[in-house]
Amino acid sequence: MARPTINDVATAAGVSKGAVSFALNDRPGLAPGTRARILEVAEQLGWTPSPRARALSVSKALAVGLVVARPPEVFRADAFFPAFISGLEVVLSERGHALLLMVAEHDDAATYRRLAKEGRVDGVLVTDLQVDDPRPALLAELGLPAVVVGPSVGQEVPTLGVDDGPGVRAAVEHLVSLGHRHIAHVSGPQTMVHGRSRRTAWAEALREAGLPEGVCVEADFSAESGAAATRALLDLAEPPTAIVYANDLMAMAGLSLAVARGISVPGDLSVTGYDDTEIAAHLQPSLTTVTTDVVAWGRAAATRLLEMVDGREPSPVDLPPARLVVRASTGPAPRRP
Amino acid sequence: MARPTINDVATAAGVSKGAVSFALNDRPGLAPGTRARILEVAEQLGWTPSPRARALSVSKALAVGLVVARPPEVFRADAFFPAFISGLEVVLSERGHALLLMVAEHDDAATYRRLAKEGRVDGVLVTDLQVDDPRPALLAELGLPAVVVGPSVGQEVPTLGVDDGPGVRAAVEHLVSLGHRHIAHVSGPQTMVHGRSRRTAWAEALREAGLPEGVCVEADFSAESGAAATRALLDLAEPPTAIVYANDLMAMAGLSLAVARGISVPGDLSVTGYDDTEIAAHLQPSLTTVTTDVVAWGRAAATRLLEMVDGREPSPVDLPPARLVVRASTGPAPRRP
DNA sequence: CTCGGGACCTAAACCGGTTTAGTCGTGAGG
DNA sequence: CCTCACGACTAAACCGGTTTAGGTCCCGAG
Repeated sequence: MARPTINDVATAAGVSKGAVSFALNDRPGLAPGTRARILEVAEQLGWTPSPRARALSVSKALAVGLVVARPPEVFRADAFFPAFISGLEVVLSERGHALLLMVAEHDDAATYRRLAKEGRVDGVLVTDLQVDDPRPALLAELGLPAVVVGPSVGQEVPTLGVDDGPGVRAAVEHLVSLGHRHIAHVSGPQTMVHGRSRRTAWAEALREAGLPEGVCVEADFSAESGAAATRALLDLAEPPTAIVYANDLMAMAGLSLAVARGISVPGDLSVTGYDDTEIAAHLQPSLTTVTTDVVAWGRAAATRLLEMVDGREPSPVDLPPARLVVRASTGPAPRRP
Repeated sequence: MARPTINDVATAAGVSKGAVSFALNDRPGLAPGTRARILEVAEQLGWTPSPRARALSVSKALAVGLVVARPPEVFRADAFFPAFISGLEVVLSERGHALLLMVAEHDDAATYRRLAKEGRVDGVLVTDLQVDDPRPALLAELGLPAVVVGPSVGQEVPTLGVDDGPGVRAAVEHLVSLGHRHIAHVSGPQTMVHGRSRRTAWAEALREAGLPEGVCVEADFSAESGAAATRALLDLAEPPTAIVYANDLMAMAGLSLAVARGISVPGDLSVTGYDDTEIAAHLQPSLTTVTTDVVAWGRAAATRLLEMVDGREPSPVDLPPARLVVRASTGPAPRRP
């Protein structure tokens, strides 16, 4: 038997389909008895409105989009998306919205344009914001509600997310308290907001601790680049005694490289990561890193986006801050000869 | 200015909207000149048909669903999905289909039911097939086209994917050629098809090599469980000289555990993984593992699903087989005292 | 000259909802 | 007693496409 339509319900309940629609969306103008009867019939027939038809008539897509603007290799390695998506889904599905996922390799402007033009989504989530990213302006121009996900530092664009500064700062302070004075940083691309904010936090924390400016090598969040950056740091005339990495993947690659060179971690070198990947706790030595509740973050982002789509007041979000998890990859600074 | 509709195009071209529809879907019955004129006007107005309206009238969703049936923690750690999704997207987007992602924690039957009932998707991709998985039957009952993604071993249900057997077998053969005779396996859950197929391949390869039955410890693909399984193996009276892990995550955890115990890898113990995670190549020692072209896999799955949705003949798929990547975590078997 | 039959195109129904305009009956107010 | 307002509901338009059932017009054959 085919899915029942609103007409079937109307006929069965002996009313017009308008009445059924009224009952469903509980709008005023129906006698309580009638409303109850309609709902009962609907229940009994197992009818739920077709999102397709509804989407057409209310001119909404009942879906939001997430454009992954990373090249597949990077997307692949990242611990962020799966957890984030889990969080999104919780909120979206209970509100009857679907999550559309798109992967845009390069020229993602076209993807956003198409999304808006085809009307497949009511709003989008923007991740991996670049410095001077053209997308917020583009989306504003397209009139597509958007929530920019990420740290909120130094952006004109309002963003939603967990600031990574405190986590990175905590890592530096932790190292300082262990006696480290040469704390280097392997950063993400400085073209990306979260690459820049982590670097800034590291630099500031050093300054606050009264230490001289540290060495920073820019990498791109990949294992490969993390290893290369570490190599550069270890080859310095005066190598650092601690390295703060902008993510776990680079930290793990760096840690392995150091070990391969016969450098003891944390005996000779301390390292910290960012993300708290599942494997981080099981490495040898286990990785000191920064953890955030990404699932909660996803929930908050979805909630906010739906509010924007419905034109409601944005409710304040309260996300637990990033937190340093101290493990075995950090230890007292070695005595310098 | 609002999006132009088919009516605007029809008026501008001086024809009926039916004609515009004919031109768009190039159906016969239009004079070549008229067709060209209509398309030109459409082009000029920047009109593309609304997927919403089209979905309603052709009774199709123009979208396919991917239900991630893993608990978030597992989803999070997996290297498979991002690459797979990238592959799907390539095919789907060029065919005008969207990818709907849903996360189902436990009773995913409800999710599939809802998906089918609401008509939000024309078909679904089923991953992480369990042994005696109820989903294929459920989907058949719901009449929802589905492509089951995974190794095709011993299943009545037709599946699409790269067999993991050859990769695992290659790993065992590689170890055998290095002189290993005690090759253990840390498997995935035996309730899952790919947990079982990898284990079977391992066992068969041992038999083919004329070796006695090996020890297998069942784990669940998580780092935690991989470490625990490794601990159990190392505590045996006669520990193995090599361990074949069912995925990289467990292999990495196991490798780290061994190193922490002062066991040399690959001196005393060789280990292999499966997945070729990005970090695998950068560990110390780097991990010998099995790699598959997951992106191609995604493309093939999407292609097949769209064929099913359109009721066309399934075209044969030809995926590159899984391939062993030999790195530094495997070496000659140690001489037994 | 008439009739049959394509070729080409239009009008209208349809998909399944939402929403607006309007109808009907009833009770209160004048 | 008549009107008016209001509550409860229905009919119909509408969202933007696709598709089917005609309706012209022109041509060639009988």
